[in-house]
Amino acid sequence: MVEHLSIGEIARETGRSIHALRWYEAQGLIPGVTRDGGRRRVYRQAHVGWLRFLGRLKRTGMSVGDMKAYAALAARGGATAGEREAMLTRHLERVDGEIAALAEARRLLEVKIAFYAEWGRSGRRPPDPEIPPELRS
Amino acid sequence: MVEHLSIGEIARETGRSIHALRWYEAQGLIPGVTRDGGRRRVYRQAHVGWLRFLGRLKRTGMSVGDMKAYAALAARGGATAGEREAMLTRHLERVDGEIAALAEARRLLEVKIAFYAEWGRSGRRPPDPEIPPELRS
DNA sequence: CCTTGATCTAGAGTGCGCTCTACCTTGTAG
DNA sequence: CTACAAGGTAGAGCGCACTCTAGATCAAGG
Repeated sequence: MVEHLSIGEIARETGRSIHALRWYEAQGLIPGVTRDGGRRRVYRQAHVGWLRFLGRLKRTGMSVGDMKAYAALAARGGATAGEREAMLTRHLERVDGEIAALAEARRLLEVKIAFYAEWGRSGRRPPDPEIPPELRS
Repeated sequence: MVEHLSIGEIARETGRSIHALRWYEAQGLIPGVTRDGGRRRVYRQAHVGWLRFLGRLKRTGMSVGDMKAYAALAARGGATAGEREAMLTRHLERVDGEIAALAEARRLLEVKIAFYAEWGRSGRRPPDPEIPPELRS
């Protein structure tokens, strides 16, 4: 197990570009990156897990600013565990709201698709309150 | 029922800014907007429904480019109904993928929250493969 | 030495989806 | 006639999250 990784290695392992990793670090998202004799970045194996976690936060729509706040708390150690839990809990609620909104929009999309299906089936345009008359042939 | 609306009125009814409406139109998202004697935009009541529909497409992550393509099909009339149905069906599949990805990320978020809850309950940090050692106090 | 490949820093550029500014025209009321 | 609100156009600017460029440096191999 290679404990120390170069930026190129961790880029490959986490699917990020080298540029993105440097940018993340500049934004304060990656605490604990050290340097070798030649001022090159040295990552630890644990950073792979951290970056995957950041990826999850990102996929759930967390902003870079919020991730930075979370990283700053994490860098301050165990004393901030409660705050981090609260942050994630608030974020989870936002995610639940997003999922609900997406599900609702999805439902309405299905209604529209059903409208087109009925049109194709019957050969006659069913009533639809959404398409302006000038968009109908 | 007021059939004709000014840009200010439709902005109020649809929750868009006047600027955004003009920009949408410039992007080709709002076919069928006419002008009055003074070159002012005239919207029809049906445009309210159309804008709400665009809002749903947007909330599900559809790009302006795809909305433009959809609007162009709609403007060509009933002959394109099949293509529109296909577009929406493909988009619905993308939305399902998004919802699934969000649900999965949400699940992992819950695992992390449970980790913090256990930490708080036991007073001892449970094992966690994601936080780099230098982020632990 | 010299070259090669990886990395470094600072900063410019990109794509998306608006948002805002500047300045001009139009319709209505006093 | 004047004032004023609403609307018009063209185009610059913005926030986000990267992405890329330019030019310097460094370690290892021939």
